[in-house]
Amino acid sequence: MGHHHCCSKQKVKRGLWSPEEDEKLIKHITTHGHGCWSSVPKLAGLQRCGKSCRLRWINYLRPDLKRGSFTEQEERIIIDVHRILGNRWAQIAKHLPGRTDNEVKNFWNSCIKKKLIAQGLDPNTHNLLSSHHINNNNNNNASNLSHHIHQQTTSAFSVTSQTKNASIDMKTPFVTLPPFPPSDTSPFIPTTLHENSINTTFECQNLNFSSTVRDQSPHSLVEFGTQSSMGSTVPMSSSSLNPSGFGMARRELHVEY
DNA sequence: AAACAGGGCAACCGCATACAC
DNA sequence: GGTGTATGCGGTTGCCCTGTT
Repeated sequence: MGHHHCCSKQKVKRGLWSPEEDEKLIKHITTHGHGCWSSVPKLAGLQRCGKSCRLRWINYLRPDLKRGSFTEQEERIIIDVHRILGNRWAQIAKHLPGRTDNEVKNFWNSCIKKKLIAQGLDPNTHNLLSSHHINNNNNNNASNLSHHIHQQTTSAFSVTSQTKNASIDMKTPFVTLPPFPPSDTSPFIPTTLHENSINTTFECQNLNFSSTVRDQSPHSLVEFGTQSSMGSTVPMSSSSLNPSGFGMARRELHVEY
């Protein structure tokens, strides 16, 4: 296996971090800031590569991290944002102050995924699994839940093949969402829908979305955006669509305040 | 008590993108 | 515009802990 550019010239330690290493990194960053990550190991007196230091700081040592198990509300936010963005963990984590992309990803893979499957939902698409899958993965509650699931999967953001393309403006940032309603009431059930050839607007119970339609064949282009409470536009992401409706191609996130 | 299996999580790897020159 | 380096991100791996046999 190859090594990073930043650690190719030096012998670097790998594996778990010791408390001493943590202390060195914390001390260095709190006094000097991280600056250029590739120079951090040397300056901090660590035999790690810069990438490893960065990861350790972001995922574990940062003082603003909220540790401990995820709350139900956080779980709902993850599920709802994942339904829109797919496996874009960094984007999802931005809606959960104090949580990291790695944490969200691990939580998804270890817990949420299983819960969704047990509810008869495909964790990738958030659509109903085939009865075959449901039978295999769940014993009792799949049928009980099917009505609820149908409601949940009636997402305002599913873009069908007929929809040429859409850019979605979120008029309310997720971080300022009011508490989610009880789980039997999906926040994403569209209450109104206006559509013409140029714009499609979805207004949800908690979120307002508008989409702009542009032809980007062969794949539709979906741009997500949100508007901060200050009123400035915050484009969130854009991505070409795959058949599941999630963005596959990575695009840069531009944030303007 | 020991062996084994499974799950959770920290860390690593490789790729994409940004940025500087 | 081309090249090299740094950073960010998502997928994956592997270790450690806990529960089960």
